[in-house]
Amino acid sequence: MAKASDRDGEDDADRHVARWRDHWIDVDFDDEVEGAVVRMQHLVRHFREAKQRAVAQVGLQAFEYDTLHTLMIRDTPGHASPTDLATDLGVSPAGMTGRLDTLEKAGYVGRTVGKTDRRRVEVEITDAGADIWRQAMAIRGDAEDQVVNVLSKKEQIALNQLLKRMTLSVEAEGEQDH
Amino acid sequence: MAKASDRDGEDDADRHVARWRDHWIDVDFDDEVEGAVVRMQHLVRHFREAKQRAVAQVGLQAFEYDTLHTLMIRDTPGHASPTDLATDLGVSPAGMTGRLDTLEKAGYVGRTVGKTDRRRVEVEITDAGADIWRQAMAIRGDAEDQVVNVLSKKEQIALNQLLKRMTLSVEAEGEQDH
DNA sequence: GGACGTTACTTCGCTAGCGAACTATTCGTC
DNA sequence: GACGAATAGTTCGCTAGCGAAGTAACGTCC
Repeated sequence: MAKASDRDGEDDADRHVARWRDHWIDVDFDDEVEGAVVRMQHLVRHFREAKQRAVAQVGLQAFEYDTLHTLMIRDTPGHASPTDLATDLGVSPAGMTGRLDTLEKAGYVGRTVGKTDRRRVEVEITDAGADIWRQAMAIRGDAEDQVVNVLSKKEQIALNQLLKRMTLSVEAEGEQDH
Repeated sequence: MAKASDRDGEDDADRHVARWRDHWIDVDFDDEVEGAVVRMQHLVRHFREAKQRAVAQVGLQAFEYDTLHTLMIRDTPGHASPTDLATDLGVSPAGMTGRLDTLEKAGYVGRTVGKTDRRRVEVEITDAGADIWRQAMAIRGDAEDQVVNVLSKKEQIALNQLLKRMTLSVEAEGEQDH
């Protein structure tokens, strides 16, 4: 039943780390590293599930919302090429075609061939698409606020500084091999 | 006030937040909350991709490794019921059946019906399964170390304290509605 | 100015996973 | 002890996504 509440101070990650350490005394194992990774995974999973429930309220699936969202927050809001969206979203070109098929059929985006270069496709959001995205936006993010606001503003800033050091190292690393 | 973007350059999250803020001045929007969420998402995605590459070296897919791993680090290492594994891994019962089919066919786990309750199925790891899991373990986690060890031990502890406050709130919340 | 490589997207075959219906076993109640 | 409810797992139909091959348009170099 009440797992976290009766033994207060322990979260799933603590238990995870404890179990793991028991069986792997011989291997290089770092409690803090593993704890941080597991906790971030749990939090992200929570956010993903919360968002899924939220956008479902307006009749969108997670991947539809993600696509519309990525389409809207870019430098040219509401306009993009499939390739750009695919790289931003981290899906394959083939997957992007599928997503756009769904969104186009639902009437949330339109596809037009580029005039100068006819290989290119211009994805453009429709009024209906912008509308439902706005609706989803309005109810989305509450779960995130609720969790992150457990921390004070000061702590949030500290957290972001720590996280950012790591993301910067990841991004720098990713650029080496290209 | 020291925003995350002030000192050491911008990361993707900063750019993400900046773009979003531009188009959503009218909606309740919190830079620090959004930044933290996006950064954790990026890091988790990086870990997932890194692990995928790592376990592929021993010929495992991510979901196979995850399943073996969850099977091994539990209180009764190497033994579990499909339902337990499914809840731990966050997959549906049907999905679990599929995973176990794959692992069983590969010879990494065995399935036996419970003696006292014949509805139950006892999943047990095989020698081959334990073996390949150990191999995967050995090369796994390097990417995580590499990223998290950008921070000092002290910072890692601070990070974990912050993350833990959030995971505890998530876990407490999740138990209310059950 | 035509052959050849490149670019941008789509189609195809396949896989993992979900939700819902189904099967088999056990528990509870009278 | 028998019948209905509950539980554990599997089967089935379907969807999103991947990788590889395919198609169409553009660029280039001789």
